[in-house]
Amino acid sequence: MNSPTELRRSAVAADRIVALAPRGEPASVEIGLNAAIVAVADNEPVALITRGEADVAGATDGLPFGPFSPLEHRTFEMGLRDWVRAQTGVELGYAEQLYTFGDRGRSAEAGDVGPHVVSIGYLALTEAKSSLKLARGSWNSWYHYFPWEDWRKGRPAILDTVIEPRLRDWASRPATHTTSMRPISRQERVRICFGFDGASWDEEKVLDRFELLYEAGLVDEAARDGREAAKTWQERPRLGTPMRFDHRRILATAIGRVRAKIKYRPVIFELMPSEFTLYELQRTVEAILGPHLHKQNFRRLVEGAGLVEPTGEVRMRTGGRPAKLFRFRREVLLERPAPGVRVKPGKS
Amino acid sequence: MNSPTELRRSAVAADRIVALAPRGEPASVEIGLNAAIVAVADNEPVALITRGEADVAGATDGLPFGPFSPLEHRTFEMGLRDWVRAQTGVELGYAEQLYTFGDRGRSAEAGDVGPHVVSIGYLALTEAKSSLKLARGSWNSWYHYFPWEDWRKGRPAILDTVIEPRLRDWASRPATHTTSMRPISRQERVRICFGFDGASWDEEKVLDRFELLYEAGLVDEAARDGREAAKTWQERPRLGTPMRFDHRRILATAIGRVRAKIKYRPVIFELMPSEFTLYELQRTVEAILGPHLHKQNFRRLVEGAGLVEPTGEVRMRTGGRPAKLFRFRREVLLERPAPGVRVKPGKS
DNA sequence: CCCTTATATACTCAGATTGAGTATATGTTG
DNA sequence: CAACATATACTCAATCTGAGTATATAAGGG
Repeated sequence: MNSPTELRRSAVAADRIVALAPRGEPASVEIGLNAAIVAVADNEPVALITRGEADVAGATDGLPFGPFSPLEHRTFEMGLRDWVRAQTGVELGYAEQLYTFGDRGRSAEAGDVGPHVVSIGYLALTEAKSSLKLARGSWNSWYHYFPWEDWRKGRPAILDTVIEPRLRDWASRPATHTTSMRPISRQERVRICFGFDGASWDEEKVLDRFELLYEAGLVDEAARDGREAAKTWQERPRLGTPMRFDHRRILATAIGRVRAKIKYRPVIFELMPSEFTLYELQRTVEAILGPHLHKQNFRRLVEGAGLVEPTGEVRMRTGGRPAKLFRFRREVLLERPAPGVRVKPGKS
Repeated sequence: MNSPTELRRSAVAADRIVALAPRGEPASVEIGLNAAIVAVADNEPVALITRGEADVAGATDGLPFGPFSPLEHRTFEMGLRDWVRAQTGVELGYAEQLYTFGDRGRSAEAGDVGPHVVSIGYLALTEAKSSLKLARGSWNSWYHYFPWEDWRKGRPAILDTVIEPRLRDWASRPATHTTSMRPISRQERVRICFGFDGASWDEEKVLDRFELLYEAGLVDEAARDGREAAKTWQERPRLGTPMRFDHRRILATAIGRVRAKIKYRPVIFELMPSEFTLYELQRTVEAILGPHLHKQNFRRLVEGAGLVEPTGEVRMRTGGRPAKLFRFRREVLLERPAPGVRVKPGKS
């Protein structure tokens, strides 16, 4: 889950750093909290997106964010909940910290002026209430920003038509600054991340894939940040909708985390209404993970793990036999160490 | 992996926060980087500990840490590597971000004066070279700080003699500030975290256990921070060696992360020399996880997963038949999506 | 040198889990 | 009421897993 940041030796002498520590002159730093608020609406995974003024590259979309003030809030999470409520009217349920981003040069305008902003990314899950009126912002499909992650209708065409040729081109060029030692070649990274040459597609590697596209200069954010690789392309296709600052990176982290987490923690139920049919549950899992699951085995798994219990009611008008309604069995948390929807891709 | 922080409604009006955002007056904040540097020496899991002046509660031990200055370093990780090298002489290999801690009232002296420090915790893994001379600091067993986590000789006695009765006492008392809604009772939290009443022990819940002991006022840090619960105890046993600031919390996070990670990523090899016998590998895994593993099945697992390959050499003088030497097969990363030592506790 | 001991390594086997399919139940719709 | 669509139950073989037994090969003491 760690960001594959590049390693570059700093030119600063080690002594200098010791001299600064631990109470040296602190540079001006601001803490920003960023929330990737995820829901599933009509089998579409969505994130809460705010629209602001366009950045230098024309990106208008962003994640809800606000400053963290230690004077106002005792913890990050309390701060986050407060201003998400204030900004969007959404009351957060489940929230967990994702990653703290602080790279210079990312997310900032070219000049890199003003205080340095450190972004603490949070993932929040909430039930999609279509009735919810958002003060500001809208629910957008996350595949809008990551079209290559949408495998619900099979392998996305954009992988073969655009991404693979470009990445192979990039991988064949020598790395610019040959960092101390890169244990794995560009070729191999591309193969592993995107599942080329028969390698398997790992739906959790969302961040790795985005970082690779960024490094290769193939996403708008890379051009905005003035990355060298971006300048090598004569014309560049638009790979998904760009976002302001490094918000697309945070959203990528969030998607990867959700995809991993539902397999070993029952967080999927944060996205569901209190009562649901097993097929609705399956569709929600599929919206998150992508590929289709084997329906009968999914039932066996979910019921066998004791994750749900029938309410006794049924849902009519499903287009066929009525479906029993279920609810989440909270007691499962007290029984099993790590219950989750341990699914693997399968057939219909 | 998210910190079970308490939720408390802030008295601050939401409007106020909006007024502050996004370019309000930033409070003075410093970023501190903390490294939990882990190794295994002689089958003992150790962390690199620095010894400084005692804090108000008398704690002297801490993790290596230093400030992050965005002017000096482009990324957190680069900063971390630089000053770890400068402070301790250790060259970090594998490093990943753990969690960012920012609670007010934790880690600080009672007065809570001075700039607010946000700690970004990192986990680093390194091979234990006993020859390594440390500039400052020493390798200490991590069970020194978490004796209840040491299950290598069976269930630690301290759980039954000290922890269980105290926690049951605490759990039977009503929660002080009945926060909005706590979905799970103290009783149940204690049961789940510590595996009382037949619940299973989950070796990954290191942080949850420490947080619970902190909340119950049973660790020195809680008394130091002036937690209410700590005042209810007439005399308090010392549960593990305390650390300065919130470093024990960060170390707990690190231990939990390592224990989880070796199961799905081949990070165990970061802790091994380049050549090793399968039993040495097993002992290292056991040092991290605790319980004994079934030797024959461990071999089957590790070899079957293609994690290692024989070097052709053998190690003599093992006390019996010579053991083949193996090395890590790096290519496994290119073959399988998530290779790790997928072990579960077993017999001998 | 040979027997004992200790460890390493190979092989076996039953039970649980998993992937995938077939069969049956019970609605809706024309 | 037939055709259809979805829900749910059941089957089966392949694989994985936990746990054990058997064999190989060194060191060490007489």
